[in-house]
Amino acid sequence: MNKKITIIDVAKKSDYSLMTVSRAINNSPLVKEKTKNKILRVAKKLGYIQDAIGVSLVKGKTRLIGLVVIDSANPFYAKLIHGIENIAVEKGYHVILFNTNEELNREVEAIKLLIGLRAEGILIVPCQKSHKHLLQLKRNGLPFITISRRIREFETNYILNDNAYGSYIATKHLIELGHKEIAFIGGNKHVSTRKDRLKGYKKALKEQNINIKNKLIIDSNISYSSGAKSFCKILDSGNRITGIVAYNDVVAIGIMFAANERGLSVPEEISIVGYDNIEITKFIFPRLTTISQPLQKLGEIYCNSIINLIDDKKEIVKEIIKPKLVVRDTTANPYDF
Amino acid sequence: MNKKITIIDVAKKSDYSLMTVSRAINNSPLVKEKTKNKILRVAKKLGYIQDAIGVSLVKGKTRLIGLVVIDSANPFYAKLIHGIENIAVEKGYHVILFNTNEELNREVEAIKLLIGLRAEGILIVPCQKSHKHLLQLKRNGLPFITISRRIREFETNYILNDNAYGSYIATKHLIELGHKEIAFIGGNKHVSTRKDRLKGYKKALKEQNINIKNKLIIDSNISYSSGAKSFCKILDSGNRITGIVAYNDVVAIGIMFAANERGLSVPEEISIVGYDNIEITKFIFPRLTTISQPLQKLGEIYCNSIINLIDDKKEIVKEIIKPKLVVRDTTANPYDF
DNA sequence: TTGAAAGCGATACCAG
DNA sequence: CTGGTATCGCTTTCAA
Repeated sequence: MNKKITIIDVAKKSDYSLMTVSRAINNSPLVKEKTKNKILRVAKKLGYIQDAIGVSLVKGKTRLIGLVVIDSANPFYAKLIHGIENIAVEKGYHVILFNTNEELNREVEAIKLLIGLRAEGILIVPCQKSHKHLLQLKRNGLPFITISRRIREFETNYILNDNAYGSYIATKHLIELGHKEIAFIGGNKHVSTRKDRLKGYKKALKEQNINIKNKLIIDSNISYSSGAKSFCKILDSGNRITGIVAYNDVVAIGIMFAANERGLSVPEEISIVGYDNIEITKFIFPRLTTISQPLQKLGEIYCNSIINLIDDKKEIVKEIIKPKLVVRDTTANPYDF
Repeated sequence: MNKKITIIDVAKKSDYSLMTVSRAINNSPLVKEKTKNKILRVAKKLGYIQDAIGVSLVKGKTRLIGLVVIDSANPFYAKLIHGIENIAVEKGYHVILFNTNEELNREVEAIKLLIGLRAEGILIVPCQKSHKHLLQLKRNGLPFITISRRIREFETNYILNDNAYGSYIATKHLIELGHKEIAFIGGNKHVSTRKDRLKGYKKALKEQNINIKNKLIIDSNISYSSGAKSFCKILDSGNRITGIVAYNDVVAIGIMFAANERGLSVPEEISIVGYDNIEITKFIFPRLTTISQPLQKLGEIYCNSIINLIDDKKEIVKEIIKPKLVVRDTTANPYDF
């Protein structure tokens, strides 16, 4: 490895003090234009690259943003991450990525590491099994925003779509098509997003005087295969359903697969509504009816918001985005309509 | 923001020198057990968290790994990233993520930033439009491994699957089913992965004395919609094909969608083979026949390898993994067989 | 087994 | 406009 070129090397080579070099590199107006150019030329020739660690130490700023998600490979989060990274780079920040697999100890560990790294802000999908560590963050004044979930126990910054509303219109859509036996499948019980979506589902049923049957409400992990499994569970328990509000698109696709395996055709025999409008939903057959969130844009909003919080700690972020129904090919009138 | 707790605060509070505290925190055997415990207790009570910036500055080590990909939302890379992050955390490294969108200047910028951040190693999907910046990395002795692509212009570390072979068995599979008019769709022309896959495709055709028609070879970006578009292009140019070797699964799924839109049924009227075996391929209808790479594991191999390189710069990584054919439901005998 | 001093690379602050 | 000095938080090195 070549010896590291520091500001001192540039100073020596250019016959200026290291302070003048520092100013030149930071484009300070306090340096004569000519001097600046001379120094910059030397710096370039030597291949000088500013050391971010040195800068961070003295400035106390790292331009690091922590991104803590449960599963970066999940298409929903993957798209969000893409949007977040995009804005981060644009604004001169860097993204450090952590996966928690929905495990509390990994989440706690990630946050500890991020504090140690002096991340300036954190975007996090909390597992919601405990929130002590987040309360701690709050006390420390390290800005964070929860992604697509909401902590109820104390005030935090969050940005999410109106999950109750989204699920409500999804359910209502099925009811209007004539469905009465509608299941709600997927999601982790203790996660706010699921609670909210379940609320919307129940509200829609109640409004139409349709009984809420707990047997038709199933929780699951978020994966294609979990969706498939949960659907089979309902089927095998002998419950007769014609419509499904899936927790999200990934679960919905799993359900579609299982339905197909079991010889049930979608939407003729069973209608399915997803949630999120991930890209693949437009390209599968049949195309999935779903509730749409603007994922890439949402990611950008997240990143812009955390940067705003970093720049001005006083502002509080509480943003709720209205999702909308996208009707495609997985919903139709029930068979015996 | 509470004042930052440093090693000095712990030293004062515990009545030891900051050196002893440092040793205690790093679990040095040079500290008496009792002293260590006392100090650790104080540290915990004060909420001390080791500052990674300070450590990095003096040690010259950051435990940062740069991860530079063209599109982290692409399911192939998303899965790889997940595997990489998993190992990184396990080994005490942190992952900084950059997307390049296949743009050279973003790639160059990302590398510059990573050098500035003193990343210890880089995993990169190079856009391959130029490689000067990578040559520079090599000269600097900053270890890097190219992901799923190979630089031909100079020696680098790489890990990839045997693309030519994978594409060869994909094509051969179609030929054995009786196909003769086989297209190759997707991928960027200047990317090594595509060159290799195209080579395999051509080799299989030649072996069976099937003419290679350049009209049936189409390049494209890597996205569902690009796959769809490219397929339509072939169709609209009046070329009659019965089989398709897709550059990868994402492109293949796009093609399936377009085929469906055009009223062509898969596999009855057209057979399709993908590449990568991303998770969704098992859950769509019809399930995609594809060439399988162990994605999560591959990610873990990448991360382990870069860490090995970081620990011992002398080792060179050149690993080629044999992919295998997974026959599912998108390939069958051609219609007029 | 413990401690003091130097230094990692850069900037803030104060002088000139 | 330019330069000197202290300092960020920690470890290395040397000394006790």
